[in-house]
Amino acid sequence: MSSLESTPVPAADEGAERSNFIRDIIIEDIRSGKHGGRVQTRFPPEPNGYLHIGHAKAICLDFGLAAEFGGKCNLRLDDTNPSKEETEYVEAIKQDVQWLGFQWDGLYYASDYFQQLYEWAIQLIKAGKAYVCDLNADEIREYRGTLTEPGRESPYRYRPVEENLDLFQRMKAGEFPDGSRTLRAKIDMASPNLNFRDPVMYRILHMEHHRTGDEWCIYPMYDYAHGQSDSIEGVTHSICTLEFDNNRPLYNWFIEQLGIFPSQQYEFDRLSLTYTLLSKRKLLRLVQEGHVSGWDDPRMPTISGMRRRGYTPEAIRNFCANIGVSRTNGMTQLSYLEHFLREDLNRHALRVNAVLRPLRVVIENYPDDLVEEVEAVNNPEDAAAGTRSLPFSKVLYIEQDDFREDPPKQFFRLAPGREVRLRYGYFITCRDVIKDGDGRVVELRCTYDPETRGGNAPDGRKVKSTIHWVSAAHSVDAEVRLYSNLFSNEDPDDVAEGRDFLSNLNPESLEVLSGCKVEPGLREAVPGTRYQFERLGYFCVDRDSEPGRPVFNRTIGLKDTWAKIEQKSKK
RNA sequence: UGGGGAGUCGCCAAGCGGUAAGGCAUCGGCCUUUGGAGCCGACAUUCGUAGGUUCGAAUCCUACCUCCCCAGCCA
Repeated sequence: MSSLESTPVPAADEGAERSNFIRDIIIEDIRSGKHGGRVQTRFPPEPNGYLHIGHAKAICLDFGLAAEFGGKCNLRLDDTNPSKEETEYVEAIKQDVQWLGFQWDGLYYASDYFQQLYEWAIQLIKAGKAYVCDLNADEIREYRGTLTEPGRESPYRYRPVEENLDLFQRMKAGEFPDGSRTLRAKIDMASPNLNFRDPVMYRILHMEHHRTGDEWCIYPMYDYAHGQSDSIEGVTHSICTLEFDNNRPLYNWFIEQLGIFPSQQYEFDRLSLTYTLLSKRKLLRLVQEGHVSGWDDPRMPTISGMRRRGYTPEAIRNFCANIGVSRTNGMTQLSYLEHFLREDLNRHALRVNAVLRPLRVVIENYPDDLVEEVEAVNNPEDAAAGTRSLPFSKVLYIEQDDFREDPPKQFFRLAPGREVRLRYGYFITCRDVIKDGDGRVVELRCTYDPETRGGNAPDGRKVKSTIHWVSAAHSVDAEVRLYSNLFSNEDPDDVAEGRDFLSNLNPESLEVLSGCKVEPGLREAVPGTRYQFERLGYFCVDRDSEPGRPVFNRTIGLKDTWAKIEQKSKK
């Protein structure tokens, strides 16, 4: 399983699609012959940051619905604000969408439409529907009124058309400084919907744009650009998140005034996940202030971070297909995402042996120089994955956690005098415990039963536990990075008065282990490959690996019944 | 407070006038050469609250309560 592959999205007819209200609307529109039965959507990210799991939900919806109904879905970068947008983000967005398994029909930019948008603005000015306003930002806010009081009309609201035309052209020509004027739609300063109180259509920004360079110094606002961009492309179902509900009337207003193709907007609830922050602004802060190593830090909820962590596109897609699409503001539990991760990894990840915290075991009655090969199953969930052989010898490493000198009730693993099975190896019995000067257990002296090769006793006796191991002489040293939630609070934004989300950062979200011992086949592990370390969890080879010295990221642990029992007994 | 959205099990979510799907989590049991996986079982007399209409209401009506969004020249 390489992380570089882009797995294909299953065909739409594979099983019953889970329905949702937007899908129902589309089915009804097709039935009634709206737009000739044509379905077109679009995924319109602003290239001002990396895509995250919340975007994945939108991507699955936008591309998924188009695919299911034989329609098109464009990727459109909503680049109307040069102060925040960069090419780096554009490239990352494209890569992430494809990695998730989707391919856009058209690749467009809102900036492709700047000229058309400009001409339409002139049309609206001529129709008396837009005017150049000289109020500054503070004044515009004052004139807008409040939630309960109507606004006041700008003193420039009734400028003659000719003067508006002249001023707007000069705005475009660069005659005025940033912030000195705006072009506004002339709608209704008393509207209960604040978006209708003469919204700004264009602002002056003398700034280099990542695609248009210095061609423009006036840039359209979201409300003026988005609906028309949809319309130009022929988008039939423009799907966005709930907070744009208030913008829909304005979206429709521009389209109606211009008399262009009537794209329609539908809103769904944005994803919220426990222990996770999904605000690009805040994620940017984590990156810029160095709380994480970058946008693809494996603790980040970004697509690139999850990819590096070891998530699969299938797991993310399955999650998105199952969380549902509604209009309720909920909080999905992280454990639900993790369920789909484990489900996919369990089916596909190859099993290997790795010891994170090694404890030396010497098998006293095993020949000094003998090395046997034992056969191990690569994936019990998939017979086609085959088997491999593992070297077995006198000196091994086992997990420190798999031995207790004074075993508590229900602890079935190794303890003095107790016999356990080494997976695919032999039964061993602990005969002696060797400690260092500080009383720490540093080595176990054991004996093995030669009759139990492969893991079964001919006399039929049973052991309560099977543990994993690695042959000391053949093992490879590795670094393993253990991750846990980036935030210790279920809601990272739930903070004490005067504090911000950074105060909820989990100081133990990253633990780096070195001197881990992995089986020999992992010596040249390929970055991006995902494995299950038996009895421990799923791990993904990090790009920091070097030949002979692999680095693994723990994607997620296996469900741990013993840990649960231990937790309970502590309470 | 004006406007807009939303309230069904701990979480997500079906349901759209005929008597509460499913998944996650949780708890039991079986099975097991991963305390993994798998399998079996338990888990809302009740749908924000209070009234009303109806033979019958989560679904219709009324009022109230709670939460989210909007006062960027961000998207």
